[in-house]
Order: sequence, then C-alpha cells, then structure tokens
Amino acid sequence: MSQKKIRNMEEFAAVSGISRPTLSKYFNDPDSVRKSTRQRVEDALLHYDYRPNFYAMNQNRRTTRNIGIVVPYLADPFFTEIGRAVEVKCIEAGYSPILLSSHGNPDQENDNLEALRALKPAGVLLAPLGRASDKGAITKFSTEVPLVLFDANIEDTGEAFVGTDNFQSVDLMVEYLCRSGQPPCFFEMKSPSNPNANKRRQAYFESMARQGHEAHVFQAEGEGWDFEEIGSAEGGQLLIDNAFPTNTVLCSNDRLAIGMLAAAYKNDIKVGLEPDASMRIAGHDDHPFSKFTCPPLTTISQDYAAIADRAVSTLFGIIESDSKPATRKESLFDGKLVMRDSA
Amino acid sequence: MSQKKIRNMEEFAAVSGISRPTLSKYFNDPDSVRKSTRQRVEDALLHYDYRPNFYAMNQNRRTTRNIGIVVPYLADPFFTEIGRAVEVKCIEAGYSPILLSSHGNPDQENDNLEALRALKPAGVLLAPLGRASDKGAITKFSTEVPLVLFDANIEDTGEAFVGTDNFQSVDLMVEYLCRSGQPPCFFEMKSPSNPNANKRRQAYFESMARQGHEAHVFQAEGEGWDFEEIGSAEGGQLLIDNAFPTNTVLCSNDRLAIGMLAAAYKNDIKVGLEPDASMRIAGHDDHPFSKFTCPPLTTISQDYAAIADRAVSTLFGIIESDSKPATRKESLFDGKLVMRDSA
DNA sequence: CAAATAAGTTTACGCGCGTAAATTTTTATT
DNA sequence: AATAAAAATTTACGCGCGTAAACTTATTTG
Repeated sequence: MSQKKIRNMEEFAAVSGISRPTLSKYFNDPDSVRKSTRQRVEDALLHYDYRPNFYAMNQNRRTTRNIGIVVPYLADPFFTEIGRAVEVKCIEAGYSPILLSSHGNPDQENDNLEALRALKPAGVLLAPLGRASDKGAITKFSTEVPLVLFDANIEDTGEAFVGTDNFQSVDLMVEYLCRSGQPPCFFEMKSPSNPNANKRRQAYFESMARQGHEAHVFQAEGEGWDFEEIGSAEGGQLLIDNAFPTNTVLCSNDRLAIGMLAAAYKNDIKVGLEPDASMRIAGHDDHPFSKFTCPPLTTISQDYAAIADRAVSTLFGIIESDSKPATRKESLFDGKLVMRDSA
Repeated sequence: MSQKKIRNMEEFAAVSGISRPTLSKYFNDPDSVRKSTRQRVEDALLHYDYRPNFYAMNQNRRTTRNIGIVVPYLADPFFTEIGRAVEVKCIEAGYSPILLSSHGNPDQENDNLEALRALKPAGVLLAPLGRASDKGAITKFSTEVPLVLFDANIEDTGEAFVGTDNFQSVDLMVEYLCRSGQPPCFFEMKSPSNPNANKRRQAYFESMARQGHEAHVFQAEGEGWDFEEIGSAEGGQLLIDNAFPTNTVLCSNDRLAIGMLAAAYKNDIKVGLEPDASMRIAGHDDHPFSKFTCPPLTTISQDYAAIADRAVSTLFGIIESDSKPATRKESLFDGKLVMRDSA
C-alpha cells in the first residue's frame, strides 16, 4: 500500500492510468468494463487506498444502490432474524441495505420512511406495524419508491406482499392438535396490532369447523409489544381460573405462549404431552427462544429463507425492470409444524 | 401544502424570501439564525415540501452529524436494547445514528467500520466482539474517527470505555448466593469471545476467596454465539452427571443460564429456592427473557440507561471540543441484584 | 486483413449545497 | 438619534462525481 493519499477519482485515474469516466463505470458496476481493465483497476486498488466518496457518488445518480429494510420491532428476535436474512440477500445482490426498526411505534415507522426517502433508495422492504401503521403515509411513500411488504400485509399497499400462509399453517397446527388430543382453544390479544393475528383467528375458526369442533377464542386486554408479559399475566389468569374448556391452547404467536408457559410453571400447572401434564400449549412462529422454554414449545416455523428470498427478488425485479407490476402480487409460503414437548 | 415542487435550496430561497446562505445556516443549526428568521423559515416549510438533499449536504461539510453505533450481535435482545438506548440519546442530541450489527463475525465488524468510514461520521460508538475483534483495525479506525467503546473493553483502544463493573456486580451476586445458601460454582464458556467473561471469572475467584470458599469453575466447549444451546447441552450434561460440588451455579451470562434451566427442566431437576428444589442457578445481564424462564432467573441487571448516557455524552464531549482527551477514561457502573426464583 | 463493433479517452458540464468575502440591512447599546 | 455590533444578502467558487458527446484505440468477426 503506497503512502500517497488519493484524494479523489481524478488522482486515482492519474496514478492508475485509467481514465476517470472508465473508473466511474467500474465503481458503478465492475462488470461493465472489460476484464483486462477491471484487472488493472483492481491491481491499482491494491496499491492505493482509494474509495469513491459516498456522498458525491450518490448525489447525481438517477438511483442509488441503497435498499431500506424496515421491521416493526427489532428487540423481537423473530424480526432480527428475518431482517438479517433480507439484509444478506441484498448484499449478495450487490446492494447496500439499511436496517431500521419502528420500535412498535407508528410515528417511528413514518420517521423511518422519511429518513429513507432522504437516502433516495432504489427500493424499500417494509414489514409494517399493521393496524397502527399510517396507511396513507405508506401508500404515498410507495408512489415515490418501489416498495415490497413482508411479514404483515396491508391491503393494496406496496407493489407486492410476501409472507406466510396463515390459513395453511394454522390448519396444520389445528389438525395436529385435534388428532393428538383435545381440540385447541385459541388465545390472542384483543386488539392485535399485527394483521396476521386476524388471519390466524379466522383460520382457527375455519379449521375447527372443518374438524367438527366448537371454537373457543380467548382475548387478552393490553396494548403494545410486551407479548410475554401479557401472555403471562392474562393467559396465566385464564389457566388459574380453569377458563379453557379443553386442555389445549393454541396461542396466536410464540411470545404469548412463552409468557403463558412461564405462568403455568409458576402455578404448578404441568404443560406437555406426558401423562401427568394437565395442559397442552402451542404457538406460532418458531421464535428463537421456543427451543428453550419449559417445556420446549410446539409451534409453526415460518420459512424465513423463502420469504426473504422472494421479497428481495420481487423488489429487484421491480427495480431492474424499472416498472411497477400491473397487478399487486401476494406470495404466501407454507409454515412447518415443529413438534416439541409442549403440545 | 403547496403543489409546487421545490427542487433545491435555491428554489426554496426564492419562494420563502430568505437567502440561500441563511437557509444553509438554518438547516445546519436552526439556532444559528435570528429567532424571527427561524420562524419565517419554519412557516415556509409548512407551505412547501422541501428538505435539503442529504448527499449534497454532507459532501462538503467538514463533519457530518452521523453517529455510527456498532453492536456485536443484534439477534441478542440485550444488545438490541442497549443499542436502542444509545440510538435514542443520539437523536435527542440532534445527531443521526446508524445502528449496525457485527453478527458475531469479526469480518463483519471490520466491514461495519469500513462502511461507517465512508459516511464520514462525527463519531462512532462501538460494542466490540471482544477477543475475536481485529484490534489493529479498530485502533487504526480510531485515529480517523472519534471512537468510544461500550459494553466490552479492548485495552488502549478508542478514546474511552463505558460498561459495567463486573467486579462489583459479580461480588454482589456471590455474596448473596453465599449468604442465602451454598456457595456458587461458576459456569462459563471455555473460550469466551467477550472480555467481560474473563473479568467475571476473575471476580468470581476473588469474591469466593473473600468469602472463604473454594472456587469451582466449569467451562463449556463450543464457539460462537449460540449460548443457550451451549448452556443447554453442556450445562445440562454437568447437571445430569452431578458434576457440581455445590447445589448453586452462577452462569457467566443469562443466555447460558437460560439454556441450563431448559436442560434442568427437561431432566426433572428442580431449580429454585423452594424446599423441594435441588439446584440454584443464577445469571448475569438481566436479559429481557430472564423474567420468563422457569423458574424466573435471579440475575444482575446492568444499568443500560447510565451506560448509554455516559457513552454518548463522552463521545459528544470529544466531538464538540474537537480534541481527543489526554487520557483514556474508563467509566464503570454498578450492576443491581435482581432477585427472582431461580436462586 | 478489412470492416464492424465494443471499449476506453478527452473534454466538458452540472448536481445541490457548503462556505467565504464583501456589502447591506437590522438590532442592540449608549 | 448616533454608533456599534450582529445578522442577512449578494456574489462567487468549489467539492467529487455522474454523465453525455465526440473521438480514438482495441477487439471481434467473417
């Protein structure tokens, strides 16, 4: 590495013996120059410490190579993991992802979109808060930037949606629970922020009807994203009160189930498949912690990899064709049953 | 909001009746212009949709208002929360934080610093991976950008370090455990990536000596960040083998403890303070999940808020004085004992 | 090997804003 | 009201790079 500090592309052109416009082409897309030229540039890069100025670079570009990724709540490891999966796909495609969290707050969600707008991103992948989301703001944003939703759907918003088929996944779970023991009750939040919750309730009803069982839905009060706390407090009370008409509870998501399991343990209510257990509890999402609950949680795993892959490839399809698709496409992937010990 | 689209500051100057240099001053620091002028700008902003171009703005600035925040592993809610706390402090101070995760990978840590370097940030707050970190790269980075370390210390690297006083916190826990029952054994990973682990082991030795008890350290094989898995597999085996000479185990961190609790449950080893319990297990960090383990985990809570506050204010002190401190300062905050049911 | 095509070079302009210097206007002080 | 000080305006330049047009050189093709 030479001592000489390269101040700009002009200087790098001088020392490398390659014209500035060609260097500019190279940095925008190394494959857009001849192989021998690419090699010469890369040799020079080994000798001189130069990188194009990020700000000057993006100023005049029609479109940057930045991709915004917005998740509703990064402190939830489920979103950390799916966010990361999306991030990796973007990097692989040669883009620069920027991961933001809305922290469960619709104002923050809008702030995130505003911040991204300033970065003039090539596209944005958004897992919206759901009910609390400012649909108008998102729709407006979508007119300016290619937008693909994932995880949670908002009708007619964004160019496409990618997520899990809740009807398939819940049916899979209900079918399993009915086959292996008493039919499940359904436990969820009364005003779920996430639209998947509504789909899952509806799927539960339909599936129970198909199985010829009566549906029983229990709804917890409480707002926000402290699902474990709500599951523990309200789900626990239902357990203590013996309020569930069957011995099996399907929770709308793993975090509620995790709270409920903690409450069951605390109240000496044994959960699981063993003969001395009095309850079965199941969840949905295969949260990273579900392996380590007591007992380990039977749940549905979402196909992270497939969702991330499809979301990203859909967005890049739009970006690279430079045209919005005629129809808004929804891609749903199947969940898989993860059988552990809790149900 | 007027229909007319404002394309740049020039146009906004024309419609608002304020000169462009004054607008430029305003956008750099609203308090640098007269109150009446500020009001006129803000009135105009209500009528016209204009924001300075992010890229053009940062191109010629001596220093941007971007702050980099790097945490080792965002899928660990502990880091998500402390990262968020730091982020909020930066926003309050009028800066733009950018949160990045190293995903447990030193190459990624270097990539993150490289990416930040391109953004010419005013400063960076780094929670390093620890042992695996590329100390040379971080030190070099530190010569170019004001750098404050937090959570995990690397000797002589960065302008300052802010974290928890492991000697105080571990002593607090050991003292409590000894007072309330049998003295603790110590369970940790053999090659801990995080330097806090080494401090905690040493603190355990010293504290046990002070209490007049023999120290017993058990080390799990295994690399990486799958702490729960390691705690469950190796800690569980130790439980089954009855390898611990006392009935009390202090885990180096909560995530190991969470895994160990899961293994104890699976093997019908009752953990807790009740008469029929055969083991006590404690952790360190007050991981967001520790409230929901079975039984709830007795642990040490770190003072997130104080650490975030001090780390940010230290960095801003350096940025605003535009001079590196003569001596590298280390700020350590006390941990608090969180008594739950596991020990 | 000539013609056709692809790739690189030269030259030149502009993006949107930071910033400096000289000047004018507004506000504060006596 | 006269003066000093502060703030805003006018004018002007440059940052580092994208990009376009005209031209030259290298590579491919038959």
